[in-house]
Amino acid sequence: NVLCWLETYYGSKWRFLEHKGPVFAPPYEPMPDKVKFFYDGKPMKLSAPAEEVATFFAKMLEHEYTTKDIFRKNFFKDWRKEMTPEEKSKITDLNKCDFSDMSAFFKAQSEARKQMSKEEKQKIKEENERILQEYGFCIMDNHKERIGNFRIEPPGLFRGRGDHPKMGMLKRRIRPQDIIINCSKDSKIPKAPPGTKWKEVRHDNKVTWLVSWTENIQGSIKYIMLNPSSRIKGEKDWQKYETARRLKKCVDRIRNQYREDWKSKEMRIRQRAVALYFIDKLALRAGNEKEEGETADTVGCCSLRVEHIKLYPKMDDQEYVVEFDFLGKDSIRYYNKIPVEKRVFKNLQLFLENKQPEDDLFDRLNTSILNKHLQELMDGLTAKVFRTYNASITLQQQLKQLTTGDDSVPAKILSYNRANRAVAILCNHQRAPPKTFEKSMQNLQTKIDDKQSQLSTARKQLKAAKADHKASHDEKSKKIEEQLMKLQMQATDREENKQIALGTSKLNYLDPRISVAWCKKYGIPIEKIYNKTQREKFAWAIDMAEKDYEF
DNA sequence: CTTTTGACTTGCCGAGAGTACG
DNA sequence: CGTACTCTCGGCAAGTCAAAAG
Repeated sequence: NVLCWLETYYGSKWRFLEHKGPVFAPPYEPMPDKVKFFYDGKPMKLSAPAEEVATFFAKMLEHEYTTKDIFRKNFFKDWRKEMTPEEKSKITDLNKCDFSDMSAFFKAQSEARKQMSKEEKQKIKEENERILQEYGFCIMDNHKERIGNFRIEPPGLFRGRGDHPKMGMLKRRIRPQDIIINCSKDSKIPKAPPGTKWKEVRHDNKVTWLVSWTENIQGSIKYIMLNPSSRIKGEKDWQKYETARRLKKCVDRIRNQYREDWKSKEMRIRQRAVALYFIDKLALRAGNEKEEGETADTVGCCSLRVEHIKLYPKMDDQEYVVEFDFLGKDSIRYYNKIPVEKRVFKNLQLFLENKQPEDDLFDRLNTSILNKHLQELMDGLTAKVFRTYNASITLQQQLKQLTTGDDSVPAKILSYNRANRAVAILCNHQRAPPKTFEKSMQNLQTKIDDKQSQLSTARKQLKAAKADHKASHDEKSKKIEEQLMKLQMQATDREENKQIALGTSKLNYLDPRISVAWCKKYGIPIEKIYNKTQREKFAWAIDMAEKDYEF
């Protein structure tokens, strides 16, 4: 409609926005006097600010990273900033600090929480529900919408992922004077807590956030935004998949183009073309440059270094094999050996010439150059669209290949999960094997064994009673067979999923309409594929996709 | 042009809610 | 009815990418 078009055209995201502002972290509660901190073996009463920071460390004492040098160094430096001059002069060595009493106190506290009576737990639940009702919703353009994260992050010690140079630094407490509120001029402006003021109240309908503040570790801005079920997020999500579908229409042209570019006279074009080939074929991320020393050393495609690939002209029975080994987003290792076209291989050899291991593989390329090129190839095309496109097309193709019409429902679910798994592997979505994995596999096996003996018992009974109650016993063993089958499917699924995380691709890369269509086509209840939150997020797709939808 | 900032998506993990089980 | 396991959901870090600033 015209209004919608106008909004898009002028970049406004809403006309009316009203909300109650954020919920702050609860204030610090000082330790009871009986809980001691010891320095150099002697008890020492800390000032409230120093004590608070000490409790952050105490709460993490069990974790391995409190033993790491960088963590301890960063923590100690920031902790000292919170100390009084006296404390500062006395506490000079972290190794002489004993937090164990504090740690034990917190452990007991959390134990006590678990042991609370049903009534007490209910009371807490009700209070949370009340806060949710009050602060968890906003009005955006005539609709009541759920807010994603309406609570401000509490203070604590920063723990980045991987080898983060800033691990252990103090993440400071956010106060009202740090907060920027964004809402309509004509809405009820949220009130700052008594005696405080917001940093700023603005009325910017070119953005979707309701609240923002600047975080002190990286100096980046944090936002409070709407829940994925909201109109504004849903439309954006839908747009994303439509862009990926447009790529589907011209991907052949683009592939031919970059294959041509492998032969270009210009180095920058050949580098661009090889990088794009990796992004397309291997679903690598773009790989922005990162400031050294500010974050963990991770890379994506454009930021790959010489040390991250190895070339093998021959490997076993394959030619022109490239071995990738690097840390990607969240310091997750990407390891892959793939045979490539001879031209790609020759190009890579050329890119490596006269370089040190720590030099950039693509020295004439960055994400900005790449995305500008992509934009010229297709409106709205960027590196990440390839991930979305390849993920979704893989799911669709795998579902077609793996689903058998007359399979049972559990068998079809297994097929679905396998298709999903193919995507997760492509996108390198890994997880640490669950701590209880072996145990849980064992439990499942026990259930299978039980079921199997149940089945043989039932079959014996059937034989014995063949003459009279044939029908009912036959039905009984059939039911047990089904249950057994279901358990076996579950076991296979779980085993195959040991180190693979399906959630990320399901939530971010797979056009939900593919899954909805598949469910409709094979009569699978959508609940088997999407849980409640996911159904809320994908409501738009559940509404619109028919059984013949094609990505 | 390069660098920085801002807004938004993507990603893994752990706490605790929910559920099955003895 | 408590315990043990599973699953969901939120937390928040870490990416992408465009636009503004220098």
